[in-house]
Amino acid sequence: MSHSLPVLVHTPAHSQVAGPLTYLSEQVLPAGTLVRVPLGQRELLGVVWDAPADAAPDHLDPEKLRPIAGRLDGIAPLTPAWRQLVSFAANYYQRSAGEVALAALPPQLRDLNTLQLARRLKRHANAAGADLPERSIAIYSVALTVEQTGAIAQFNQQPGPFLLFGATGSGKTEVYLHSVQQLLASDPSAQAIVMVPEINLTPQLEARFMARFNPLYGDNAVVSLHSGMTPAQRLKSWLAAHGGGARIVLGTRMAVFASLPNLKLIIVDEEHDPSYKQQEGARYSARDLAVYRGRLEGAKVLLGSATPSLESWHHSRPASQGGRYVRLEMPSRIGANAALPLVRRVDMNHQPKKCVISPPLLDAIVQRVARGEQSMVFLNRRGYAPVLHCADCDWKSECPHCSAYRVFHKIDRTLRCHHCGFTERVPRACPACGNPDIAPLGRGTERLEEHLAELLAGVRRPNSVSELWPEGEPVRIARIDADSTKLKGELESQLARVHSGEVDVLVGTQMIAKGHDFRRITLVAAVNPDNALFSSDFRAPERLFSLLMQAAGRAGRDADISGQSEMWVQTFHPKHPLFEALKRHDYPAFAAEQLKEREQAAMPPFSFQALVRAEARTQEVAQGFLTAASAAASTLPDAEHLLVHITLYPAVPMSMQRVANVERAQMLVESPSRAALQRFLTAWQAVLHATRQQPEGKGLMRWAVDVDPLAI
DNA sequence: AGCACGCCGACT
DNA sequence: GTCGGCGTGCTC
Repeated sequence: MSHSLPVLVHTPAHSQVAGPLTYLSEQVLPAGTLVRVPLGQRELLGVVWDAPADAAPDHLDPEKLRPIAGRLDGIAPLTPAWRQLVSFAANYYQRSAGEVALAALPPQLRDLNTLQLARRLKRHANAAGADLPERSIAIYSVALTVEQTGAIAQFNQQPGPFLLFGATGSGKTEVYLHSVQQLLASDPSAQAIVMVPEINLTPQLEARFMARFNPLYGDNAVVSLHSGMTPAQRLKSWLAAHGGGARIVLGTRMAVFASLPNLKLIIVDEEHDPSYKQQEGARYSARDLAVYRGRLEGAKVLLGSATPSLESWHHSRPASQGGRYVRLEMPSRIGANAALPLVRRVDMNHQPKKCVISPPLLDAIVQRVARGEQSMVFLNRRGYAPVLHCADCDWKSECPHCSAYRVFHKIDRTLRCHHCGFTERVPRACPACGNPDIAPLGRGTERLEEHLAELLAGVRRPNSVSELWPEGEPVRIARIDADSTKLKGELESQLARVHSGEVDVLVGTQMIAKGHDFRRITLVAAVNPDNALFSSDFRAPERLFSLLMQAAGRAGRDADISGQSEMWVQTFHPKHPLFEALKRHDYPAFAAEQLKEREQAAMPPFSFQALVRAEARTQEVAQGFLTAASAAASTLPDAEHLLVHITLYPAVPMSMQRVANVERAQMLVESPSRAALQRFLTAWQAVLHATRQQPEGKGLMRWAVDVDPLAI
């Protein structure tokens, strides 16, 4: 007799088949087993799921049930904890469990047929266990600072979760290494996850972890997991983690879903970074899931940052005030002469009109060049100019498909839309009135690079021995942004040029402010950071502060020159509290002020939000759908109770209203209670599905819920 | 999401 | 006469 099995397959929440599907099997397979199942014309990877607790009498015709096609032998079933994590994430972020579960598995498991997979597993089994080194018990004894020792002592005494609040250069990474090392030494099967926000940052962390742990635990002790790897590499890492052979999984946000049978520690580096929030599909926060998973599996969780998210900072207030995280503080930079850089504000109200690099800043850069030191200038806008403009008829380089301007890229003489990719040659004359005199408005990194080259044209580098330049070489300027690093390996090669001293002035977007250690940079300048001060996005100041602090941290990491390092900020609002706090490197003061504002305005972390987004050919349809779904919420059974702590705001166009000829609208849902918001969203999901079938849903292209959105 | 089926315009 | 556009509908 055949048994019926609940199986998750990759069916999106939008479809009607959201829950587990039922299949027949000759044997009873335990939950977590990987299987292949027929669905329509296809054969898909599936995960045997837990039978629903209420044992719902399924109203399915037993005749229509199909048998599973086979099971994936040689892969142990996924653990109850992993399944619980997937279920929680699916519920919390309003997606189907199948979508979350299958997205969390390596893509090759889906693609390979059973035979190919069997071969792969065999090869893997042969390779594993071959090269375990002599277990040298000798624990690396890196000299820790007093602050590091204190942080680790607290970490060892308490269950956590922990927020490691450590200045840039205070040695957070050594605390991570040490905590992992203790764990692996104390428990021969324990495993850890270490997450970083961006793929770019994995190689240097990987190098440090491998240097530390490969000699102790073999070459397979540390594996990586991120989307920059080939499918085969990802499968290999995943299998090593799932089998328990890999002790440390190092990766980006996807690593939070890695299957580790004996997970004991999760580290989230730069926990404030917005990259931890997935921006498509199931929009999960890997940082928040890490905290949940830690509690679920009894693993310690360590979040680290020099500028924590206000959410985490708030959670780490004293327990007496309701804090749930333990705050570990490491305020000092390590090194003989390791003062934090001096922050200098340039009041642009008192500088020549329209100047981009103010005279004092230029002077400071020239001085650095003269001393053979490096400077870094950043501007959060790539391209040559954000818009091209005709002074005669006021034509602007709008994108025909989006509500945005096309950016002028001088390098290849194109107008490019950064939202839909639409690219055209720059017109010779104004397309509207024929005026040949069309001019760039504003400034991006390309133009800044050009401008700096002009300003520094007369400056010569000293000590040149080149015969070509008897009076000294010209200043060498490099630019690093998404355009200059599009090709694989370009970022690495450009960074290498900076490190080896082949560059005097580095121009770039925030890409250069993140994480890369530049030993010889003694000046960092933000050319025009004011936009974020008055942004409609309430998180913009938080992001700006963190970006500037991180950028300042790039300066003077080399102990013997850090004495002179400076962070320059050009602003029309030098007295703004954000810059006052920056000057003092005073994140706590900045956070306190921001939290006060957030509390008064009842914004996160004092309230909880979700956003419903809708896309359609017209704004009316997109908004109409949201409005109808909002109105229909009151028809829910128990609506009175469900809606009691819920605010449903009106549907509005998104700030980027139109992208690639698709109109976008959104609606904010807010509640002072996370539980109330969850209850409402769960009940309301059916209404959203149903609204799509109503006349108001006609013409709607898609909709999605974003729980805990980062940008509104 | 795929992948079918199904009904209307420009090509070998 | 077909090839193929993407509009609706179904998958245990």
